[in-house]
Parts: sequence; structure tokens; C-alpha cells
Amino acid sequence: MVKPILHRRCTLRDVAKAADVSLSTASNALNGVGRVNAETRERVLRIAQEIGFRPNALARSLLSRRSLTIGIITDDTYGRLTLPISSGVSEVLVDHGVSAFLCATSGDKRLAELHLQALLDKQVDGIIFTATRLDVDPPIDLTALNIPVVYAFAAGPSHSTSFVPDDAHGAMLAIACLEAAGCREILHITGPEGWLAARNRAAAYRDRCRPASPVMFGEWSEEWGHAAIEQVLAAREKLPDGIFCGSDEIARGVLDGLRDHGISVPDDISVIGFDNWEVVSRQTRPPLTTIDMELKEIGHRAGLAMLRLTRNEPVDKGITRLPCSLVRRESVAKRPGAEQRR
Amino acid sequence: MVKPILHRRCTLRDVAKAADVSLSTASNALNGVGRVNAETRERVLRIAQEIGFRPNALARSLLSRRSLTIGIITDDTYGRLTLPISSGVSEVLVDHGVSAFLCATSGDKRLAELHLQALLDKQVDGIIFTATRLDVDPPIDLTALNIPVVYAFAAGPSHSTSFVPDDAHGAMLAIACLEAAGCREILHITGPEGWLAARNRAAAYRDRCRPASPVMFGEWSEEWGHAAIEQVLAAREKLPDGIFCGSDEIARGVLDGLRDHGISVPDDISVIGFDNWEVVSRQTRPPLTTIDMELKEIGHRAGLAMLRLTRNEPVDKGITRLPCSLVRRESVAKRPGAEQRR
DNA sequence: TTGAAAGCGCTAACAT
DNA sequence: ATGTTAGCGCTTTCAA
Repeated sequence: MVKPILHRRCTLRDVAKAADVSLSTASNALNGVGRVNAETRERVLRIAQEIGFRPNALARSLLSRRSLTIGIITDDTYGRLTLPISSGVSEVLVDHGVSAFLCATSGDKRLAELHLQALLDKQVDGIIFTATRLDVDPPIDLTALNIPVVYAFAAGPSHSTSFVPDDAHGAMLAIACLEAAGCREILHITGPEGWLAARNRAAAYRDRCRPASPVMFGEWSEEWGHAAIEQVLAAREKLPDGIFCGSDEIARGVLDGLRDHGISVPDDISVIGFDNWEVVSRQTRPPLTTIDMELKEIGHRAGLAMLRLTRNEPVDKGITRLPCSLVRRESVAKRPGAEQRR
Repeated sequence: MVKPILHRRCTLRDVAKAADVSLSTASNALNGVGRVNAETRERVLRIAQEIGFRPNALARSLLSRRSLTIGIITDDTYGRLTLPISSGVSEVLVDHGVSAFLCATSGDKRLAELHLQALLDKQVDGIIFTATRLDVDPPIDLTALNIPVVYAFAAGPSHSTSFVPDDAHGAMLAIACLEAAGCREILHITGPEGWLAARNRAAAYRDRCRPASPVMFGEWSEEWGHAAIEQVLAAREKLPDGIFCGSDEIARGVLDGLRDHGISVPDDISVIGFDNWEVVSRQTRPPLTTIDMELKEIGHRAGLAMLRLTRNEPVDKGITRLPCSLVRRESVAKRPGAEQRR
């Protein structure tokens, strides 16, 4: 039984010495490569275990030219999107021994450059760029790097690979849910028309509902949802029986506006949100049925793509739109008949 | 003008060759150490610049035994706390060339071990542990590592160094704000008594207001805020004129409950929250005056402490409580006289 | 089956 | 002022 060395991490040399073999034999034994006597191998393994040997990744990387390290650069200050995405990325990578540097740039160019340079110096095997919207360019140019770049919740140039939520699919899911609940006339209240996500969702809504439907574009805020309800109430006799909101925050404003007027959700009207931002959607009255963008899955896919890229395996180029999912809570009417009818 | 090499990162060797000096001279020139002829230095610098030379951090680290890398391990799945804190950490570290690995464990022990091992293998210079509450032990034991550990929004063992928000100070700020608005009787509605943060804030409240004040412990939810208002209304004749809520979510429930009963905020009663979680506090009607825990500052301090520790400079041991700040919005009455009076 | 030696990219003694 | 050499911890030919 060899005594573990505490003050200094032990090295392969320590193992080799303790096992009375050469460096290369120790290395081969531990990595299971080359011809090593089974008995010798056992001994090396045992001793390595006993003294708590762990290979120095820095030394390995220097030689192998793969650092088992990637960088995640994000625009987000807030964390709403970044943490689920990046933990999704890490989840698939950690099993392959790769760790991720997180660089929050807050959209600051200088900071972004600084981080990027640090990442490059540390020889990251690749970079994943994440943003909070799809139609804004990264604060730094990632197109000329000689390591792979993957975009998650951001759209890279066409020859690159990007993963984004399928807004149209999410919208379809929302409308289908409303229709299944028996809604005949569905209104769409959403964020600024300047946002691609808002336009995509609105287009899907128009496709499915009424090509000429007036979409109510506004802000991504509760206040707007609230104001929109006032507008609707002022402008028309009869309320629609379903409202598809572009975000949970808008939906919350809608819900409040409706309640202010004594209109019951979901009895009088069904409301569905978008985002599944739980701090909002779980706390509304009633709790909000909404669309989840599956951020973690976006992270998974981005991580997987990165893994393949670093191994020179082929990956899909261009923008991959990942399906959303429906989260049922209580703001959409349950039609008892609907289940049976299929 | 030397042509940049694109397929391979250029090395010091390339610089030395191009400048027609030895490796060590090139190294000395670039690092500004040793005796180097001014003219030679210029030339080396210029050439390095031209061919875009950047030193390989891996090679440097191997030699210097400092990887300029730390790990941030977090319990948080959600990101509400982690992103502000970790971007605070990075902000102070990036200028010193250190990058941070982010490891989200979701409280999963296996995952935490995996991440920790990967970090150690990569020779991180230190680890910052972050949690979502102060009174829960990390999923892994960080006390026996031979690298520095700092706790941020988490309380490490007494000989370690931790940075947490000063809950008592935050509570004081809240109460002082209410008092300055003229409130005479302040009620405290907060989260579960099992949470240290809730107890700390409640204790400060009792200290300042009425030692025997009944604190309403409950959940960290809007629903609880709402329910609490119903309870209060049912139990007493006269409403208090100020409510200090343990979280923004609770405050939001309180606000809604009050509105349901036609009680106006801030005219009839002032309400203050805790957290400054903007998605909640900016969207309430009226927008919520609340306490900010200065998460980014916690990150700064943790990062700074880490920097010192890695240089063997002394740092404060034990738990450092960092002041909170007041964010004024519109849920607390403005007393025109209050300003003058001081 | 095992070991000696070279080298990843860099820095730091030590010669010159 | 500059160059030569050794070595950080490891993997990988290539000989033995």
C-alpha cells in the first residue's frame, strides 16, 4: 500500500516508479493501449488507484491538440435562456470529459473580444454562441475561426450550424390546443413586429387561422397584454373565444385585463402563452397553459453537434428548428367531449 | 511582411525563426523580461504581431502550474441567481486572463462529482461554489481540495470564505423605506420558516418593528401572498399601512389580493418586495419597490477573493454579508414631506 | 512485453 | 545581449 502524496498532485512518474515500470508502460497500461502484460497492467492500475493518480489534462491536451474544452459565449445578461441552454450543452459534454467556459458578454464588444481571445489562447476545441433573439448578429465575428462554431438560439451564417426553436411549430401547437378546446375564433396578441420570433409565430397563426387576421403586435410586456384587451373590448362587440399570446408575460397581462372585466378564463375564453417561463406561467390565475421552447434540448443538440464537429464527423448545416412542446395548465378550456371525439 | 500561417496556430518557434533569434530571446522579448536589445525586442514584437502570434496557454500553464482557469459549480437549474453571479465573477477575472468553467449540477451528486473531477483534471486554480439558498450543503465535499474554494450565495465551513447577501440589511432598508413613507404599522409576509433567509429577514423585521410581531411565514409564491391578504382581511378590522414581503412573487400576490378588494397601492397601503426579480417586479401594477441583493457584486467579491487566494494573499475568512440596495418604483407612498424631513 | 527517447509549446537556468 | 539546455506531464514512435 503506497502512501498518497497530498501536497502535490501525483504524476504518471509517481505511478511508474511505485509500480516499478517505465513511463511508457504505465501510460499504456492506464490507457489500455499497446501490448502490456495483464499482470503488470493490474498492478499499475491498482497503484494508480491507490495513490489517486489522475492524468494532467493540460499535458495531455498539449500533446493531443484537443483541450476537451469549449467556450460558450452569450449575449444574455439575465440567464433566462442561457442557463438552461448551457446546462443542456454541459450535460451531453461532461460524459465525454469536456468542460465549458461560460462567457457572458452583455452585448459588450470589448468584453466579447477579450473573452474570445482568452478562449482561443486556452485552445478551446470549439465555440457555441447563444443569444436571446434570433435576428441579431453576435457582437463578435466568429466566422473566421479555425475551430468549429455552433449557434444555439441564434442564427449563424448559412454554412454554419444553428439550433433554434421552431416558432411556427410552437404556434401550431398553441392553436391546435385552442381549437381542440372548441375555440372558433382565435386572436393573436404578440410582441414587436421587429422581432423575427414574433413574425414567425404570427405567420404560422395566419396560415392556420385566417390569412387576413389582424395580429396585434406590441411589446413583450404584461402591460401590453393588458392594453390589448382594453383595445379589443373597446373595438368589438363580441370577444374571440381564444387568445394566443406571443409570450407568457403578455398572456399574464391579458389574463389580468380579462379578470378586470369580469371575464372568466377558461370558462368564457381560453388563453395560451408562449415560453413556459415558470415564474410567470405557474403563478398566473389560473395557471397558464403555454408553449415550452425546450431550451435544454437546444443545448443538447448544440453540444452533440459540437462533439461531432470536433471529431470531424458531418453535421447538418444551416438552421435546425427544434419542436416545441405544450404544457397544459388551466387557462384553456377542457372540453369533456374533445377527448372522446379525437 | 511575413505571411500569416492559417492552418496551424503559430508558435513561438515561428516567431523566433522569422525574427532570426533564439526561442528564449523571443520569449524574453515578448514577456518583457531579461536583457533584450531594444531593437531586437521591437522586431520580435512586430513580427509576432504580424503573424498573429498568441502564446499557447496550455503550454504556459503546464510550466507555471497556474491554468488561469477556475470552476464555478452551481446548484441552480434555473439561472436566476447563477448568471448574474457568474458573470460578476468573470467580469473581474477576465481582465486577469482567467476564464471560468460553469458546471450546473441541478443538485445531482453524480453530475457534481463528474464535473468536479473534470475541473480538477484540468488543473483549475480554484473553485467557486454557488447555490440558491444559504442553508443547504453542497452536493459534494469541497473541503479537502488542495486548491482554494470560495462560496458565493452559499455558506461554506467557517474556515472558508463566503459571500452572501445581508438579509438583515435588506430588511432594514425595506422597513426604513416604508417608515419614511409614513407607515406606522408594518406587516411581514414571507416564505417558509425553514429557510434561513426568511428567518434572517424576519428577525431583522422583529428587531426593528415589534419584537412580538407575528410574522406570516408561508411559501415563496404569489398564491401565498394572495392567501395571506385574505387571512389578514378576515382576521382584523384595520389593515396595516405597510407590508414588507419576503419576495417579489409574494409581493405580487399581495398586490393582486389588495386590488381584488379595491384597496389601492400605494395610496391606502404601501408594499415592498425583496429580490428585484425584474420579470416580476417591473410588471406588477403598480411596479414594485423592492430590495436588490446585488448578485453581481457578490460575484465580483467572490472573483476578487479567488484572485487573491490564488496569489496566496490573505482574504477574509468566514461569511461576509454584502449590503443590499433599494430599488424605488411605485408601490410605496411618496410622502412629499418626507424628503425635507430627512 | 517493456523501455528509451523525442516532442507538444513554452519558460527559466545557465552558459556564452 | 543572446543562445543552449532542461523540463513541465504526458503520449508515442521505435528499439531492445
